[in-house]
Amino acid sequence: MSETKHRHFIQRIIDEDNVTGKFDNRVHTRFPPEPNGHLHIGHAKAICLVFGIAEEYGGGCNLRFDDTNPIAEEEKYVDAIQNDVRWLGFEWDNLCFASNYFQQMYDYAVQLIKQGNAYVCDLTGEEIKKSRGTLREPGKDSPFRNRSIDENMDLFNRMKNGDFPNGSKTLRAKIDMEHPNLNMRDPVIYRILHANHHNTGNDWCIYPMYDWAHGLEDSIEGVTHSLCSIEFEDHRPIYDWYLDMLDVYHPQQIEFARLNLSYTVMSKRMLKRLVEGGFVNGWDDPRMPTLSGMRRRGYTPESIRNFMDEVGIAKRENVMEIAKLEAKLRDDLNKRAQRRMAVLNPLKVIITNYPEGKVEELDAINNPEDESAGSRKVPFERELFIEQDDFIEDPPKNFFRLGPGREVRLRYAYFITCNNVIKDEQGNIVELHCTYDPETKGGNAPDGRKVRGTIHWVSANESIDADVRLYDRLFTISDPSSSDNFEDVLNPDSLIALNECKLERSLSDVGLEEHIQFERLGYFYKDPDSTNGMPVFNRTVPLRNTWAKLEKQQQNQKN
RNA sequence: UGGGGCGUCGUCUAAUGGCAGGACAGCGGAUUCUGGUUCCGCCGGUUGGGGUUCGAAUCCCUGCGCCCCAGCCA
Repeated sequence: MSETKHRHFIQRIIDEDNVTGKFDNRVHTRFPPEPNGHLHIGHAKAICLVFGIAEEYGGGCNLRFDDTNPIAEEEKYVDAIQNDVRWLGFEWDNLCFASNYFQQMYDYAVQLIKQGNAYVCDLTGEEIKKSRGTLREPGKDSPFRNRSIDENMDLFNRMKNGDFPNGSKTLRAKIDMEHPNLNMRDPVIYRILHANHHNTGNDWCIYPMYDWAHGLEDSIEGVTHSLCSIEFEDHRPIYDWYLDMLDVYHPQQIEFARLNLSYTVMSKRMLKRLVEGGFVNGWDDPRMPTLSGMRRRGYTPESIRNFMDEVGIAKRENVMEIAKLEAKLRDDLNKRAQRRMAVLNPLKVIITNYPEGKVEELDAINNPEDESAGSRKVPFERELFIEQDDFIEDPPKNFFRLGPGREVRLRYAYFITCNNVIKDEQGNIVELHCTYDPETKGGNAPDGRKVRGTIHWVSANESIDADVRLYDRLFTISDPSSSDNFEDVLNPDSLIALNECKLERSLSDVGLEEHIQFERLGYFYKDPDSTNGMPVFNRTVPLRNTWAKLEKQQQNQKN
């Protein structure tokens, strides 16, 4: 179909490098998360990109933990991140830790000092900030800028040995305090942090800053193309400066735009607030855009990867509509999910002309998209449950389902006609009395008559109970980060927990890894909160619902 | 404001001097024992102004708008 597949700007750069032989036709990328939080759908874009590039060019990709800040980082995130990357479907060539290069990084810093390109500065954080200048004013040189190499060597050595308290000294690059790029105004290379590191313990009390560490990590690992997000664009000069000064192998940093998704947040800060404020139930809450949350909700890695194939790689800001992700999800689930019947909000139906005590086993197709999935038996009897939404006493125009005197098809079963509506004292509908047409067994009328509606159902006595959790977007506005008050734009209906839902019997032994379509409702996925007695299902995503859309339109017209 | 980056349908994204195309969304229709799926059709865009050119989204000039940077975070 599609002739020449479009190549994005990063592929073009690499193609060009492979023509000129810039990296000896080698391609090696890396995914460099800091182990200080969970991976989210935004990371997935980067993961798919860097692992995808490596695969496409027959190169390699490292998973590298950028663990240069012991205060923020924890071992548990190291494990969680590996788990998430694997779940997405990628395997790294090397598992690396920035902290494994601490000695090399230190040695390089010594080299820089000896070259006269770095100095130990006694300014406090506040003083550094002041002397850095502003966007329009140049900075001022630190009074410690011209210490001798010997003095710097001695001081730096003592910094490493733990002679000084936190924050009392830094090692800084001697570049240019008047540089228009603030990152070049004598950036800090090392800071003193007497802290326990998840990997190196108490071996070090000085830790490298990102700008110093990252390029060295790339260089040490022989990375060719170091892909990162756009906000690091003004860090590229410092990335290049360090590697040039050290005269070491020099990878190329290339920046691309990160992924944003409508109706959700991606910043670690906001995600953390959601968790710590108790607005969601943990990092793997199925409403969270974290990979662990999406996994629990029932997203498939394939659907996420397919989505990433279409988001595009470019430099401009972008906000992908969540609808596109969901389209990819449905697309994947439609093909793989077996169909079952489940009634979320049950309404009792008595088939008055059906013999008491009789149970028939009817054939139901497991997946119309996959013949090999076969079929199953569903029990039919005199007492059934249907969805409350599938009956309206005074049906509006275009409503095809059940109403007084109306005939509909019970899927895979019989045509039934509603004769009687039973209400309680408050006037709530509690039961429907219907009659069935025995000639329509299986769902077809021999006389050729048609019904507009087909509804799902479960047997009252042969069904099992379950809790079902319905999820919706977490926020009411497309760009929640634009709001000052986080809580104002939280969707109060992002989770609707239903109890005593009625499931088809065959759902009693569904596995934790199985994606199921509840017919006419959506795709569902069993939650680990399930117990032996009470299964819990998460709604991954609802089916497209043109009736709901119509209904909304009709309501809007009334108003 | 100094520096860096970015502007193409509602949203993403192609076209890199030669018919502005695709996906999602929206709208309409066909098929259907899921108001699902599938299929068909429609709608809709080059940030403004000037210039170069037979021809400009693309090149030049000049506006305008948006994003990022003043952590001893990454």
